[in-house]
Amino acid sequence: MASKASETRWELQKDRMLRAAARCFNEKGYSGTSLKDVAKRLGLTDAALYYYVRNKEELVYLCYLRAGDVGREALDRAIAEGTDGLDVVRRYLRYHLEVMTGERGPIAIMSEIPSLKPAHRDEILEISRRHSARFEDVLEKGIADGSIARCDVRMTGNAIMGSLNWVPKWFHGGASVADKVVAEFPAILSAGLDASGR
Amino acid sequence: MASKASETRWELQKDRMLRAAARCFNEKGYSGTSLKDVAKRLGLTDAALYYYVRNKEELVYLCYLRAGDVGREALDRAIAEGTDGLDVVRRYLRYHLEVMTGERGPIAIMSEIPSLKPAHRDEILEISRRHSARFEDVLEKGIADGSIARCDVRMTGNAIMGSLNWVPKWFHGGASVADKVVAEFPAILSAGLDASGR
DNA sequence: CAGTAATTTTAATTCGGATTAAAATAATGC
DNA sequence: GCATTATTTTAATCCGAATTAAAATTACTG
Repeated sequence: MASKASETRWELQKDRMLRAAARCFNEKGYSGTSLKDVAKRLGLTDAALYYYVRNKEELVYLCYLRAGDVGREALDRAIAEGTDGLDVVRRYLRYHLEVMTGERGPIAIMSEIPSLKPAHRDEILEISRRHSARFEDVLEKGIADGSIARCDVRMTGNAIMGSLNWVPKWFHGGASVADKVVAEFPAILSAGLDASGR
Repeated sequence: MASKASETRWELQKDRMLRAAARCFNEKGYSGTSLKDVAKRLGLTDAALYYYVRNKEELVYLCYLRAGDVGREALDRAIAEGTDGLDVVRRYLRYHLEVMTGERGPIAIMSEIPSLKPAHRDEILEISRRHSARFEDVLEKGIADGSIARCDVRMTGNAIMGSLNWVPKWFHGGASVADKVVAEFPAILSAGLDASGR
């Protein structure tokens, strides 16, 4: 491997690029964003992106990989810190939303998984499935420990994840809105789960 | 206007086309579906689609218009039939999901609004905003009539709509799954709203 | 059945954005 | 400052999917 110093600059630029790409894809749609659009946002020329990525497909793939990482990390942290199932759910939502609406954002909406090349598509789908499975697991545990009311965990998971996945569709920056999202969403999405008061 | 008979055949075919397009867009992604893909599903040739639509942009536009109609009709019916705010919400969710997962489906996910031409984009956005506003109105009314617990209606609306909008992303047919979605989702998404038991 | 309109196909053409290659510039180590 | 490597640009090229035009087929109508 090359020296860490040389990797650093490259990795930093690449990361900027992925964030720029995610923002473009979310705001202008996939087909509506050309590599030139992404490059322009970085003060670069479209051809320069090829120094960081093989092609546009790989750019999308990396955006989705990044989105996957963010979700997994949020869930990891929530599971590590949460006291019971319901608490884990609420923490997960908060942590994930903090990243989505914060500095490290935006996170790409996974609208174009099918147009990834097979190997990439399968990998992203696998990551996505694993994440859902882990979340459903948290729901199960919550039901077992009595913090979460009995429910269909598969459908409940779908409902909550859908809501979360859609956030980048309407949230386009603004610190005050971000605060509101982080403050309100976890409660809204977990209100139906609470086993107390039933 | 032309005779209703001649319109009928054309309209029927066009409607088939829109449903085929919606399915393609949802399953293969926007950039992943060519007009040939849509045509193939209809047993036609790509060029034949131009008899029904000016270009691909218009095809997308019409899919979104259709999605808007379906949502509006579901909400209309729910408002007409519901007894109080919470009841309207539940009915709306059920009616909308019935169509999304039923015969008239699938409904296109609005992932590519930004790549519509300005006039179309503005129209779809307006429809979308109006729908959200009407839904938030229902929430307000529900809070006023005591059926819905006090909440941030904007964020609650975003949360519920997001969840709903995401359904076509993971639901790809199957009558038994459709039944389950229709049976479970309204309760899941409205569980947090219920003012009783607080 | 003849004639006309509706619908679809065949066979090009077009076009914009992705991609590539080579050259230019900027950064780094010595 | 010099040589080497890293990064970006300029200037083509490429390619596939959208689109078009004309011809062929199919469906109606009287």
